[in-house]
Amino acid sequence: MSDAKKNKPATPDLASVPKAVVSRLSLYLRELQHLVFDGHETISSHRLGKLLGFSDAQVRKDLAYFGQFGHPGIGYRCPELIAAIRGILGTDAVWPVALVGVGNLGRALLGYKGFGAQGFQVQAAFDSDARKTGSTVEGVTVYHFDDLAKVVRQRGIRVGIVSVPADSAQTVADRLVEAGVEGIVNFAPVTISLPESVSLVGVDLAIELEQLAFSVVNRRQTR
Amino acid sequence: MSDAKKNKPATPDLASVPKAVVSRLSLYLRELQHLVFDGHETISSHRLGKLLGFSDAQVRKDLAYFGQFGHPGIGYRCPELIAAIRGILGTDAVWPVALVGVGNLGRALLGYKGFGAQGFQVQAAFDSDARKTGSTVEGVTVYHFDDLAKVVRQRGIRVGIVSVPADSAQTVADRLVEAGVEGIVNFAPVTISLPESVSLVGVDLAIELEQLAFSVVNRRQTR
DNA sequence: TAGATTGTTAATCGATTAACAATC
DNA sequence: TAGATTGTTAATCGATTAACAATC
Repeated sequence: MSDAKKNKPATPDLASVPKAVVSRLSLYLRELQHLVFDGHETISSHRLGKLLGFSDAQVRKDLAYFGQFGHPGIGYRCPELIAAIRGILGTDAVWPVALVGVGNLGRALLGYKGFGAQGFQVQAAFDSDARKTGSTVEGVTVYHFDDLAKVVRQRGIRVGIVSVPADSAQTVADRLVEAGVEGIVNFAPVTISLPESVSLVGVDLAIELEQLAFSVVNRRQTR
Repeated sequence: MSDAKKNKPATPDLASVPKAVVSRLSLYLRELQHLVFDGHETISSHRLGKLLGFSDAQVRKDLAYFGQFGHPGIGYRCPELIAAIRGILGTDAVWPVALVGVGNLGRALLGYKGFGAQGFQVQAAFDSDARKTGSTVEGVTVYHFDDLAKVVRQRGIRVGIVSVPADSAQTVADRLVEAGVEGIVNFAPVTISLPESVSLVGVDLAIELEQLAFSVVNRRQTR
């Protein structure tokens, strides 16, 4: 037996954690940050779950995938749990990010304060329109798309945001992968395919509204 | 036995369809629209699944929750299936939408073409900053937040988009509910609570990046 | 007809819930 | 101590996959 106890593995297999658990982890983190802001020092699984609409058992089970963070009789200490979740998500260090496509949505994303607050720093923007390149948007330099690989490598950028129209999203994604990024958030309303080795998160704003429409029409709760 | 055969209920209980199935429905729809654009008339569950990274069995099972849309030996006729899915999602008619919070993100959402393409029409925007009210952004009139209830009722708006800062999101949501909306898409990075009767979809842009970071660090596929 | 492909059933797999001894 | 609350196990519930007769 290689681990100290036989309970939790010293190195839990994070890749095998259910996807649903990981997505709730981000919600726990966000809630904990608000709790600290409101002056709370500890929180029980019951109260944390209640705030998010989950059961206490689910909160405890989710967190237990990653280790033992709670204190029986007390609950979870907020700052401690925040640090732990940041470590698990990998957002305890700053991630340099590239954004491709400085249109309406791209500009909004460049100005979005929430990224910085969670450890993401958009260090370079790219566009193929020469009227936009060379300028600065929200403090971020807009480079020409042709310089993508060079700048991404120079700055050690690991993830890219795609905010171009649907018909160029695949090409942009391919260039980002060539340039060496390991993950992409795609805001274009189209399916893109990437090598297995590159992670992909798709965000389709119209689909979010569609999902809402369905639950309105069928009177069901979305969460 | 009230239904014709004993197979599919004449009125399938849509509220009991798994949430995951409904979210894939939107992806099928998006893919089918691209397929039609590319000149395809029919598509098999195998090919549709392949495009999206799902198995053929899953595609067939998902669609079978809602009825029989396929043709053995042929596959699914794209335009037919598109119409069926639109009917299921409720986006076969136009949904008038209200947007609250004309900041960076709000402006981008007002200019987002994808909403219109999927049946959503932002008919009114609201802000509490008097310098913004009375103007027009992307062809949409910006009203003062105080006029929310009046305009929402006048236009029969059923869903609202919240794109205000986190600290005013709950208040804005409450006012939207008072005004009679039945569903809300919340872009503010905070949990909001609504009556059971109102549907809620939350979109947190930083959380999407966090989820990507986790899968990059743990080299796992997000979809 | 032969080949392709559906809708559906049964088997498998995975996630959530309930319960409770252990702990503070 | 008594009360609160955890981490974990076992039981339940739900979703996905595999297989195949029915259909075009």
